Amino acid sequence: MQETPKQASLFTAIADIQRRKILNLLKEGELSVAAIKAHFDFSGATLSHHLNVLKQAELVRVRRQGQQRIYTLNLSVLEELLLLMNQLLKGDEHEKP
Amino acid sequence: MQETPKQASLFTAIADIQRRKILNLLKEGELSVAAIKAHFDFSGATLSHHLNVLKQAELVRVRRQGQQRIYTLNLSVLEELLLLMNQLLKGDEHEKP
DNA sequence: ATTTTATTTAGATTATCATCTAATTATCTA
DNA sequence: TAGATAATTAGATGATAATCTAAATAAAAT
Repeated sequence: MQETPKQASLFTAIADIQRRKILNLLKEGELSVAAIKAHFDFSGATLSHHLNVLKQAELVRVRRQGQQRIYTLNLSVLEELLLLMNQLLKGDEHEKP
Repeated sequence: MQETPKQASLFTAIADIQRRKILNLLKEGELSVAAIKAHFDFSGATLSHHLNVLKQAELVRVRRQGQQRIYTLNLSVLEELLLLMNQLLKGDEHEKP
C-alpha cells in the first residue's frame, strides 16, 4: 500500500490552481500553448513550466503540429479521477440523491 | 463552475505526502496525536501544523479526551473521495472489470 | 499546589515552488 | 537564407510552505 512517485507527482500536479484551470480548459478539447495562454496572465515561460509538471504526471500529452504544440488531456484513469473529484467536491450545494 | 476556497484548501491539504500518510493512518480508526506521532520522524509542532491544515480543510475532526486530542477522519464526501482516488490511482496494476 | 504529560502556538529558518526576463531551439514564410 | 512566430530552457527572484526550537496552555497525577 505504498505510494509510488508517479502517484505523488499527481498530487503535486493538481495542487496548483493554475494547473487545475489548465486541466479544466483541456476538458473542452485539445489546445495549443498559445490558446491556453490566452486564458492566463502569467508569462509563457511560466505556462511552459506548468505544462511540464502536468506532463511529468502524465495528466496531459503533447504532439507537434508545425511550430505549435498541441496539448490534450490524458483521458485515462487519472482524468476520470479528476472529473469525479470535481463532481464530488461540488456536492456541497445540491446533492443529487 | 468556479472553484471555492474550501475546495482549494482540499487540494492544498492533500498535496503534502505527510498529510496523506496521516489520512491513511486515520482510515484505520481514530488516533490521538501521540499515536499519530509514533509513525513519523518530525516534531510534534510540525505534526500539529499538518493536523491543523487537515482540520482547516475539514478532512479531519478533533475531540478532547482528557489531556489528549483524538483525531478522526471526516467521513463525508471528502473522505470517500480520497478512498476513490486511492483506489483509482492504484488501478495501474489490476483493473477490476 | 506542583509537577508531569499532551498538545498547540510563536517565531525563525530552510526548502520548495511559482514566476519573471533573457536566451535558445525549432519551424514556417518571404 | 533571413526574419518572424511558437514554445521551451536557463537562471534569478520572491512567495509560500515545511520544519525546527522554545514557550505557552491545559488537563492529570502526585
